[in-house]
Amino acid sequence: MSQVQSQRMQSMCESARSHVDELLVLLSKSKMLSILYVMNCDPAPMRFSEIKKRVDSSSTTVARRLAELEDNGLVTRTAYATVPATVEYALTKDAISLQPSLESMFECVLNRADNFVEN
Amino acid sequence: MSQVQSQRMQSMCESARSHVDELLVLLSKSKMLSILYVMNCDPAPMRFSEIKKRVDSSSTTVARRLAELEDNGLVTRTAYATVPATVEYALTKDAISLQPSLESMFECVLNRADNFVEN
DNA sequence: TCCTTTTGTAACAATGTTGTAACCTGTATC
DNA sequence: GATACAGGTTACAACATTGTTACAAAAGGA
Repeated sequence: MSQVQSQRMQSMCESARSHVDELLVLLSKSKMLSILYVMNCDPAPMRFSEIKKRVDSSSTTVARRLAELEDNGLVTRTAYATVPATVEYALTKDAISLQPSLESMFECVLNRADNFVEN
Repeated sequence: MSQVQSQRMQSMCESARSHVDELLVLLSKSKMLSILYVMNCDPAPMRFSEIKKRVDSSSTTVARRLAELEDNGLVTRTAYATVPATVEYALTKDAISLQPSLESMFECVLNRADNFVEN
């Protein structure tokens, strides 16, 4: 974190600080990083069942997380009138701006995992 | 996430995958990202009370998070025999390797906060 | 002697979160 | 008519997490 950003944080008004906190709380919810991870891996819109399968969680939790992401403008939800229903989720521009950092973070995590395997 | 990494993930053995999951669960705990954030902002070792003040949480939670970070090799704890006690926490090499991604993530978060302020 | 400080820990009640099971829509197929 | 599918929602019991309070240790100062 640069000096400039540190100052930016310190001089930030209450309102903005609370938005930062809100987003950190959002990202800290269970399976949230995993969902962003799997959606990052594949740039195409992803269906509910596919996300659920990849993050290995219950419908309830996945639905809750996706709704929260939508509420916060990080994913869009598109429903198609097929039979049976088809719903696609895609990352928004905002979420895509998080992509490099998440990618880099996941890379670190994977490297750590590699080390664990070696030992 | 590149093709290469995606394949790395898919071919990863159970053991490594569970380590990835563990670390994601660790990073998702409350105040965890905030703690890493404040420790990132200041490269010098930081005292318990300073971390507690900056992340604005209870002693119990901060102590729990720091212990978890230490257990996972992301921070070191150094106690000095002063009166009253002085304890310093510092990020390990592993945590520092996460630094660029966290920095980038926090930057995105701050930018989003800026936008909220403008609107 | 008592109070202060830092850095915690232990117990516990309150609160928050999770998964499970049941149910729903709308249409197509058996 | 029954059943299947995708994509959920609801209620609820079980479980996890949180903050609060009380406490501790060690030594110096009032």
